[in-house]
Amino acid sequence: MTQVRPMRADARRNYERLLKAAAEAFAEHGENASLDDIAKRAGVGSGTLYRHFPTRQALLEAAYVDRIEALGLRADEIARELPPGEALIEWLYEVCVGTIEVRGLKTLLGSAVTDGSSAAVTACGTFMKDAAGRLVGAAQKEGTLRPDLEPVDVLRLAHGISTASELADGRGAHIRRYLLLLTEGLRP
Amino acid sequence: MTQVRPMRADARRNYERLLKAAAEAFAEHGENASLDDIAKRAGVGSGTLYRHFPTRQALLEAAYVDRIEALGLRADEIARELPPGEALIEWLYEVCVGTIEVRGLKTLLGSAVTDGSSAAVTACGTFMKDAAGRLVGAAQKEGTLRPDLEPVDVLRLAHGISTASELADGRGAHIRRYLLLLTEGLRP
DNA sequence: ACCTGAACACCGTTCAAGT
DNA sequence: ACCTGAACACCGTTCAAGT
Repeated sequence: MTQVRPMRADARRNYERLLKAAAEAFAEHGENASLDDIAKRAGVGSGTLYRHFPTRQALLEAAYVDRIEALGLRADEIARELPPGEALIEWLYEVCVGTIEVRGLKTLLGSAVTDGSSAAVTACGTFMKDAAGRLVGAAQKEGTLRPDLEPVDVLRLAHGISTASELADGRGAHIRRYLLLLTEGLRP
Repeated sequence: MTQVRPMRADARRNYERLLKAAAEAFAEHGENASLDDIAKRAGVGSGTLYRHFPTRQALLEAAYVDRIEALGLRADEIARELPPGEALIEWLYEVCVGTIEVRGLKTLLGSAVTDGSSAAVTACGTFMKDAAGRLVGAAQKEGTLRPDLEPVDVLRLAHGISTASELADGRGAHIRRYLLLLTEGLRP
């Protein structure tokens, strides 16, 4: 994850400026914010952006890797506060809220749990699958979760719930409702 | 739905050429196919495309309105073949398959069930909600579906299942599995 | 009434020249 | 080693001129 060789001082400075500018731009204009605009905000040439982040995905991941890590930590925090089954649901709720609130985070998480996703997002994909795996394992041990569920399935379904909730107003109440429907099933 | 005043012969010809070219281009390059390319394929000026279809959404809807209608008809066909609860699931499966196979159809159906969607897609939104409503109503009457479910909820959840399945390989087996998890719930 | 296509604005990407 | 920004290609959208 960390650099093999330390960056030159000006390179490191530009890298950080780009990250800050990218986070701002993504927040303002969504995940399709103009890369040229991001370079301008950061006060660097467009070529410099490409040097540091060869693809938009790479920039997206770098801009949100800390949010991913925060979500991973939340999994264990929640696990200490609630019984396994409830903990998983609560964590999925927070994942959904996060991916809806922070534009771009959803795309990143989506490609992270995509079958055959690129190596660039494998790192945060593994991180999320591990976090989900701990909650899934505990709930299955407790007997409140289907034993045939893989962590990646749960993450994909949460992504789907986010999408469905966004079609409604995307607010917490709808996320809770659709998550409940998923956990309890559509039968009466 | 139909034109108030008949189009001039050349206008009608261009309209149909544009629709054919759009369907081809969307099939080849996805929902973001170049509008300029579509105009070129159709052998018309780009201004003509904008005259007939002021927005990309409008073109998308026009190109796939027949597919939407086919899905609506399938709802009633399936209702004659299967008991209500199974019919709904089978129909949702076909909706998911269709939205994954035909790129652009998913976007269209998504915006059709979006809260506060534009008037342009209200027509096919109403059509789909009516079709879903008939299956939902029958299943609720039968007692195999939660009584608090609205047709639009079911359509949004199906959209979410499509998204989740696409993150896997997007093939039928995954759609069936994720639909089953939704209907039966995540509990053992 | 409708069509054409040039013109404009904007964006992504590359790369020669510079430090 | 890294940065700059001009240059190129491409796309969406508008609109004056044409039929």
